[in-house]
Amino acid sequence: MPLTVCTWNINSIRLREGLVLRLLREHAPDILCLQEIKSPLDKIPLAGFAELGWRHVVARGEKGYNGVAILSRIPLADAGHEDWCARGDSRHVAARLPDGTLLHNFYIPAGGDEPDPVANPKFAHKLAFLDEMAAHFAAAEGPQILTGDLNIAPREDDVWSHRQLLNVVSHTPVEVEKLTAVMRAGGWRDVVRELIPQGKLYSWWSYRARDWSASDRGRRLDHIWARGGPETRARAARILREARGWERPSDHAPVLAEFDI
DNA sequence: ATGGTAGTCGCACTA
Repeated sequence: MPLTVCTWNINSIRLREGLVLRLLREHAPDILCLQEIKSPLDKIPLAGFAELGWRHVVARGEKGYNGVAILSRIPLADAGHEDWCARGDSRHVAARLPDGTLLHNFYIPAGGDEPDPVANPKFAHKLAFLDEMAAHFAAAEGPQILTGDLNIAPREDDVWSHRQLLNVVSHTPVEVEKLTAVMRAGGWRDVVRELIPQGKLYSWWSYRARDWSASDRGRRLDHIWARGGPETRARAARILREARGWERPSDHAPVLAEFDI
């Protein structure tokens, strides 16, 4: 059966409930993975999503920061989460699909400004998080999909200027290397780049640009990966750049992949 | 080299 998976860093699910409803109405992904919902579980506005048909929810939330949610119109079982770096942050949640596929929704730490793990504890946290992911997924088995805001743009054509971002957190060689190690450990494939192998591709544009679209200084921070057999091969992928231009937008655009699982 | 914007909770922090 066709299965469309979407990932979107929403930057407050309460402030942008209307944008989530619009995405569900206009693009109807079977499963929507949200990050930075910035809400405790009991304050997520679920009623409107359920009314449209997205009745199944697996989520973790906290007040003010982080928070990940999986909204689905097909049944899901809560598959738990890992407490990465033992901080109690709401940065990961997993769900089991009816066919047995395991779906992960991640919000990897952004890592602060200074790309030095000694001077900047937030960057050290990001690197440690990636190391734990690599160790964890070394034991991965069976079909799995991994989505989320990974806060790393790994390829040269995932950023507006490879040269100018080499020392900017999100594109430094040490992060890219560790993200690549996570992929290798788990046997993950970058589903979006399998289908869109050529050209610049971004999913995030800073709020600080005067005109984000004209300057187009984007980065591809949001990803959809898959592991396992041919049943996990996607047949289409796209990034909804237009959503970055919606009213009071998130600084991230939704990323979609269509599977046939 | 700098500052630019956004969200949440408070009067600072994270992105």
